[in-house]
Amino acid sequence: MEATELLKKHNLRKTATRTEVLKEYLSAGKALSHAELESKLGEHFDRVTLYRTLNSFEEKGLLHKVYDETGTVRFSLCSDHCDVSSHEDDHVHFHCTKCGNSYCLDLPIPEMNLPKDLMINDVYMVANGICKTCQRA
Amino acid sequence: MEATELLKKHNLRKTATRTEVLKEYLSAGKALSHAELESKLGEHFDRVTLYRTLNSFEEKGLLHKVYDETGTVRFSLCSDHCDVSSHEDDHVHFHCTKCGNSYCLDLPIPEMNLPKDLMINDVYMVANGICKTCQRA
DNA sequence: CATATAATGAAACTTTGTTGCATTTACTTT
DNA sequence: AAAGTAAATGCAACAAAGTTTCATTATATG
Repeated sequence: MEATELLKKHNLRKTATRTEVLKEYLSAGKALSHAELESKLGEHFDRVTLYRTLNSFEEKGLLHKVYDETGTVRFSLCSDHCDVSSHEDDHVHFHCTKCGNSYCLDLPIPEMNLPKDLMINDVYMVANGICKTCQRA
Repeated sequence: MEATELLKKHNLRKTATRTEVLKEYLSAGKALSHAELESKLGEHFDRVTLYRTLNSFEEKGLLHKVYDETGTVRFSLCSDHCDVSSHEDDHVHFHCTKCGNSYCLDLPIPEMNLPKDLMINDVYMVANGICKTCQRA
């Protein structure tokens, strides 16, 4: 789906920043952090606006958080059926400890028997290792 | 095991900061972040020393990282058999999205078929939800 | 096209984490 | 037990990451 269409679908006003940011995610094929976005988009966009853009994208179900042991929070495109009321980003993530990149894997999170006294909303899972590219290098 | 004993076992010099920090972890029963430690220990210990303490504890296999969607990195006590050469912290974690606390669960990480072209070192898993205490409140 | 509402940009600030260096402390060896 | 060495500490300065406030500008809707 295209940027403009995606924004409308999620009830977000179309602005220059949002369109550009969304395009980055649509073409990236991996999770992007605030810092990465900032360096990709150069000086054209305000730091603070970028933070706010990411937050509203997450809130509205366009992006979901991808995090790892470094404490860096990245974001990645959600699947079509995510929206404000339900994020269903129930797939495994991969984090390369060499290049630091993170990707969504097309792999569902396995079932488990979690303690009954905990109210579970969602489960997050990352496999840490070395990606294809870094294995060659 | 006691603080002094644990330090010796992991080839760490016994210092006031390390002993105190270890005691906190031994009694906490949950993961603690740098900020939490700082407020628990008051002004007695240097911020930087605390960072360095946590890092060396992790490196030596005394603590392992516990992280969540907020980007806060916490640490939690490792089991007995962890050391410099092998961390085997292969259990599921729980993160309460209300109070922000994180705990280790006594639950192994389920097996999966990960893509063969990725070199996997370890898998991290967090269940997000509301803890027992916060459910009552 | 006027208007209400939302998004932006800029400045200031807070929090979090790191680096370099001089001083102090812990452990080893004698 | 004293000396020597290697490691840990404390401090200052810095760097990075994230937040808040508020005035200005832009978007979408009637």
